[in-house]
Amino acid sequence: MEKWSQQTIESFRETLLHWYDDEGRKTLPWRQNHDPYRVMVSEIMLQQTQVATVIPYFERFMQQLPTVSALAQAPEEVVLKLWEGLGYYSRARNLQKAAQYVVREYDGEWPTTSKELQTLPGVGPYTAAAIASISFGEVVPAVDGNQYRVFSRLLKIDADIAQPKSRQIFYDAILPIVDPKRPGDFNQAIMDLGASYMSAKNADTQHSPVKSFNAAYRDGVESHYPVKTPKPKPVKQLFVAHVYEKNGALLLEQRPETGLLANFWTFPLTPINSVEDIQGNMLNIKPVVHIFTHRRWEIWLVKSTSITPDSWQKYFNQEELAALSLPKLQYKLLEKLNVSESEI
DNA sequence: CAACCGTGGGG
DNA sequence: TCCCCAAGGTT
Repeated sequence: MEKWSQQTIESFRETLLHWYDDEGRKTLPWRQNHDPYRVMVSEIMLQQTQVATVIPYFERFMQQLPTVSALAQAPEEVVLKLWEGLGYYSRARNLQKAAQYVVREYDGEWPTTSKELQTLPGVGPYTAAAIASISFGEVVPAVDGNQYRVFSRLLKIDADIAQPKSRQIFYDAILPIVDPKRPGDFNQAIMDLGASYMSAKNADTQHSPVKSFNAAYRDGVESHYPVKTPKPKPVKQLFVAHVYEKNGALLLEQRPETGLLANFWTFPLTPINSVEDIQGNMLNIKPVVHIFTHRRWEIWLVKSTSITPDSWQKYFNQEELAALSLPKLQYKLLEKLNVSESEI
């Protein structure tokens, strides 16, 4: 691992922030001001989610729920409808809990340190550091995927970024480099660098503003960084989705309050061992395939005769269905159902 | 700590 | 088609 002198550190800060002032992404909607509420909403949305995906969600969200107290008071269905399609839905539920916590425990007066911010639900070490540095000027690195990638290359850090214990190694290496006068801008500049000249794919190191600080590039081993052990492939699972229709209404089932797609409504899903189990009753020639981070679901639609709903099941007419927040998976199933019915 | 938790995009 | 990636957190 490279060790920078104080002079190199100061030179790096100057180069980085000069580039950021010149070419940073100033027009991102969450950069209009440093309101901690705006910053928190954007940071939570941006967890494991691309900037281009987040922008329209962020704008809609801030328009509907412009303040922390508005979010705290909103019905959860409203929050989930605004989050619909973004995924990792515990983020939305935790975000609202965090807003309620700020309003109740801090009387709407935000905690200003990363240590305090980390006590908010859904706010971990990265998000707390991002809010604290951007909104309150705390000198901490916001160690995310960008900082892993950028500094593993600049400093030739060999720690495996897939391992939790590596976070501390990066934190310790980056902390002395963070600009004490502009910590928020420093963190955001690394993000912009990580999204452009030092991105995961199509990196353009030759033209990077910090090329001269890049030890991995200097040594011709840039492709080696960051070191990351691959994740296992998603496990394949087969299901039948039962379509019960009564007077134009469809039967949905609410999923358990923990686990995948917790509390969301879907067609009743039954695991099967093979397609043979449904004896050619499926509505389509191909299943709906839906891939989660660790699961690959292949779902066969089967038309069934209507039943009396259990306590966790309910018939929804067209209007009621539209008002619900549904996971993408359920929309795929509904779409496939429409296609099969139009073929009849 | 390892496993879990969504979805979309690009090579 | 398949694989990896994307401003991580919780249990």
